Amino acid sequence: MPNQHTIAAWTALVTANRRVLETIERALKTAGLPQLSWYDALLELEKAGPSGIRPFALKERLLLPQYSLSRLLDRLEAAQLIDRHEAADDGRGQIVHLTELGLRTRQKMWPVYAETLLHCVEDRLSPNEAAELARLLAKLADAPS
Amino acid sequence: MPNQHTIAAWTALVTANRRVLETIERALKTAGLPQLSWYDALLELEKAGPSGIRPFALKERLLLPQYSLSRLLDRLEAAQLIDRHEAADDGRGQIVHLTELGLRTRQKMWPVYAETLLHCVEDRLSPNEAAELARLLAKLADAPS
DNA sequence: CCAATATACATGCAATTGCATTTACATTGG
DNA sequence: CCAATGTAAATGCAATTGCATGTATATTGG
Repeated sequence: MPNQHTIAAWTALVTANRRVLETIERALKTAGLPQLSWYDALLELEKAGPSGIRPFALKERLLLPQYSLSRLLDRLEAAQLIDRHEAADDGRGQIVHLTELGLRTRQKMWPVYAETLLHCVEDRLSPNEAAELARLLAKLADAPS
Repeated sequence: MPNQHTIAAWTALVTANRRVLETIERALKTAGLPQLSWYDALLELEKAGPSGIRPFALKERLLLPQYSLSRLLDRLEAAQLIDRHEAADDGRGQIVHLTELGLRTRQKMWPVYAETLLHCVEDRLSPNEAAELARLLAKLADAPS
């Protein structure tokens, strides 16, 4: 049976996550921008640089189920934010690249996202508290053993 | 622009939340039990006691959108875990009660849920760390201003 | 070489979610 | 009293998610 602190921590984790996420999604929608999941994908694509990235690798970075990424890429491609080509060295796979429009879209999303983080996180925690929070949460984020 | 600690905290929050949630949902599904959202609702219904609770109040406790709760209650009712009656004093509303089966279902879910929390949270944090985590997260959980 | 197995990705279908709107009753100000 | 407004809850419809499975290529053990 978990002790009371464990339960309090987990409850607070769920609540905080919902509250912040909700606020971010609402801000993005209000600004006429895509969902946060698009941002995450676009950012990873940008980090991957001009060589692009394979979906199976992207899936690891984004912690998404395979089918979920497959469909996210469908939507990003339909919106012309990414390109998909066959992988030269693996007939099963493909390589995904960010388009110019994809880059610009992420850049337009960032100020809205950032503003919400300031409001919902930075204004509420000192730098030390934020660092401590990150440290504690990292302990929970490792792959389940 | 958020500082690096803010970003680290937010990223870790999202990741930790996903990892733990995923583990809980998988454990429940493997045990042939309903989703975590059902647990939360059943628990609140249990807390409400024999007088039951109005959906609009339940929605505040569960932090769910109105339509989302309405449909969750549809499913719980179809599974005979709750009863819904018209509210005696408000013709627009209803009162929701837990059934015997609803109570037993929550009781069957708890060991599975608890075991996952032990594994994913309690084993990874000292009691002091858990308490500190809860304290920090609570600062993020207040209604957005 | 090749059968067995593993990996990469897609997809049909059912369940769930989100959004906007609707229905019904309640409350309030004139 | 009653029109206007507010609140409780449901619902049509489109989008998203989850699950199971399918298709295609790659790898590996004998």
